[in-house]
Amino acid sequence: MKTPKGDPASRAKAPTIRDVAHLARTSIATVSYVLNNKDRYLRPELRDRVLEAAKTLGYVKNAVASSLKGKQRGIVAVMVPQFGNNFFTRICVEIEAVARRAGFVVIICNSDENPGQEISTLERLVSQKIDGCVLCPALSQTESTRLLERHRVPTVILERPLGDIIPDQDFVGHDNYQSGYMATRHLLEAGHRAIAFFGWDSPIPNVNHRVDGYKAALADFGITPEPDWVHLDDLSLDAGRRRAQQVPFDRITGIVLGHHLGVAQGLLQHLRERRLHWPDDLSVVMIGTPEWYDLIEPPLCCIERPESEMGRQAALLLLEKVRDPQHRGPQTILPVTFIPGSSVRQIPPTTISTGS
Amino acid sequence: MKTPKGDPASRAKAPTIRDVAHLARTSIATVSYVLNNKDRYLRPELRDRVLEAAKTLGYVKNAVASSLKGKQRGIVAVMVPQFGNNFFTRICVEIEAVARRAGFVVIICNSDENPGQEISTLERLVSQKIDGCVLCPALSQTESTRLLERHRVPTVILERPLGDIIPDQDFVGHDNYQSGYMATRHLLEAGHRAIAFFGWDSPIPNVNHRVDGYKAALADFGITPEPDWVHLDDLSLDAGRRRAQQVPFDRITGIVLGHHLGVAQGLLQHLRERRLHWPDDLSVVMIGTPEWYDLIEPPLCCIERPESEMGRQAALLLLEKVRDPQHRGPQTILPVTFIPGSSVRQIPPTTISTGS
DNA sequence: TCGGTGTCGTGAAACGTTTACATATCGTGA
DNA sequence: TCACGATATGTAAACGTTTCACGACACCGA
Repeated sequence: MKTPKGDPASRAKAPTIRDVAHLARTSIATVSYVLNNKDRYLRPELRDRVLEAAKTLGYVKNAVASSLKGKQRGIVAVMVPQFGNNFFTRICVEIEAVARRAGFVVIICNSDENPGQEISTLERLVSQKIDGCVLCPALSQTESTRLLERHRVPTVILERPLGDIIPDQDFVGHDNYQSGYMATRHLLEAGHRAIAFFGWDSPIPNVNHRVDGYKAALADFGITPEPDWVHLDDLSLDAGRRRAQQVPFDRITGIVLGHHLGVAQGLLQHLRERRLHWPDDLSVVMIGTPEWYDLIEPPLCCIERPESEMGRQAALLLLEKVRDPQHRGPQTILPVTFIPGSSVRQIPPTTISTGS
Repeated sequence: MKTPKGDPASRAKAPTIRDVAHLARTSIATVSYVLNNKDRYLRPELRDRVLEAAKTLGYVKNAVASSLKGKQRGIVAVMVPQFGNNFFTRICVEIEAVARRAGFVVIICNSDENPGQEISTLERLVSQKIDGCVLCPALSQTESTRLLERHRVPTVILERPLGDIIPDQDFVGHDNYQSGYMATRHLLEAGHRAIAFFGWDSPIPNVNHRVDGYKAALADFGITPEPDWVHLDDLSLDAGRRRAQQVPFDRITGIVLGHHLGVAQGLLQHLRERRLHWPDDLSVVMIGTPEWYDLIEPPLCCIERPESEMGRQAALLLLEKVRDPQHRGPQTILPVTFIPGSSVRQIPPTTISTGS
């Protein structure tokens, strides 16, 4: 006898609106009206019969077919350049939560900082007819936004502004300048005068803004950074260690870690290997709050970025744009917070040597 | 003059296959054949014309319409119970990578350990006609799998097996028993005899397997754990601290941290507050490898779970099932690895006191 | 009795694809 | 000259929804 595979019942196709209509002895139009509960004259008895039929069949609406008819899709996407990075993960978690509450599911994509990958993935998303997209562009290229714009996908740019190129971008980010400034300022106020900066050598402007903040803070104290104070390199552990070896720890007393990934861990490893301790041998302020910032001993002074709030605002703005494509939000730049730790040594004013 | 908003060109709808056909002066059938490059007799000149037209229009296929016709969707989903948890994030990152290479985008959903939320989200996914789903069920309930099964969504169960209830589940997980055993064994071999276990008080079996491993290791050394050695509580920092206060540190010399979240951080905080140090005052082995395990000083001995490999295998198995729904994989249970640290004190054999 | 005005329900045309099927024009060997 | 395979393209029917447009009643006042 042997049916091809599995029992007949389990082989039946998923029930459609047609099946429901048939079981409820009515038309598919009626079923559709009931299921979308439009206000329409409808005998309660029929309504119940339809609902009943849908339930017994385990009917689930085919959103694919609905969206063909121009209905909302129920999907938004997020494109991040480093899915593994805590910072982005936290943002994604929040976006997912907000979107879920609004009835959407979230496609999360990773461009790996690779523009080509970003474009091809965005093409897939466009093809999937997503309702909207939160985009954190890899390496600040703008081809992606043009693609999204051309296909009228409501978009919110996250974290990496596209500058003047795209005029009216809806943007949610945080204040990179402030983070650089605040970190440096804290060291300066503790009495430090020779302060290095470790950062990512990348074309995205955010890093430069942090450096700008760093320099501005120094300028406030009448200090011009030496050329070998600013170290920009790959965002990797090795680069961090390599650079750490180049820092003149005899002159430098403080350091601003521009990122919590790679460079930071590299420096910390280097210090440990050379048996240098913070804050005694070197004072440290880090931009970013990885899980471990207050687990290591002594805990690090950090600049906390408002990841959750960024995710929340980006999601809310996107949902607003999905509802009304004409909607324009303000360019949101959220402030950062200083998290005190024990990684900065207080230098008594008297001991400050001016020059040699 | 003022057009309603935006210039007319930018208001045009996204180009469809019909537009391409028109521009190429041919039928939509031909365009479809070209774009899917089916083998069909086709004059190269026409083919080029179609491709050309598609390009000039910036045509992107509407996957929604395709999938209505029974084509593959190009979307798979992952449902995790704790999106914020590193462990799951790492798995997701890998699933995303594998799926992307195969041409899929990934919807990531978070059930927050809430079965109701899980079901309702899965219903959305079913409605979206996803091609497949990697599911890590909240609290081991099986209603979810039945839903997916009923709608014939190829599914791979991740990390939390559903036991005998679902007979032929395709499963990818890691060896929880081994992790408990290995951690405990390491302490025992270092000479410890009074070893506590901190774990999550939850209905999912994985935790119990770890406890089983813990007990089995103790039994190997002829030890029966005291009732107050095993602490199961919420997976929260507070619970960790609360429980830590109850541990008789005068008798206990080693502790197995069953999770890297919450309990672990709670305990470490507690130790720090009481100025207790590992490994001198207490030896610690932790199951899980958060970013910080080797950044804190001294670094912790850990049991590493194969997160990436789990993600990879789950994704590959799922893709296989998407290709061939009849496909059945083996129940994969991946081994864990011990990562040596400096958080376990070696107790000289002579100092072992038997009884008081 | 007639038209009007609510009520309640259905038919059928989209949406953008895929693909079975039909059609048309060749060249070629019988 | 005819039949036939090979080559090349078009027609139209789905897929599962939504929703417009159209009945068909029932009740009402005139």
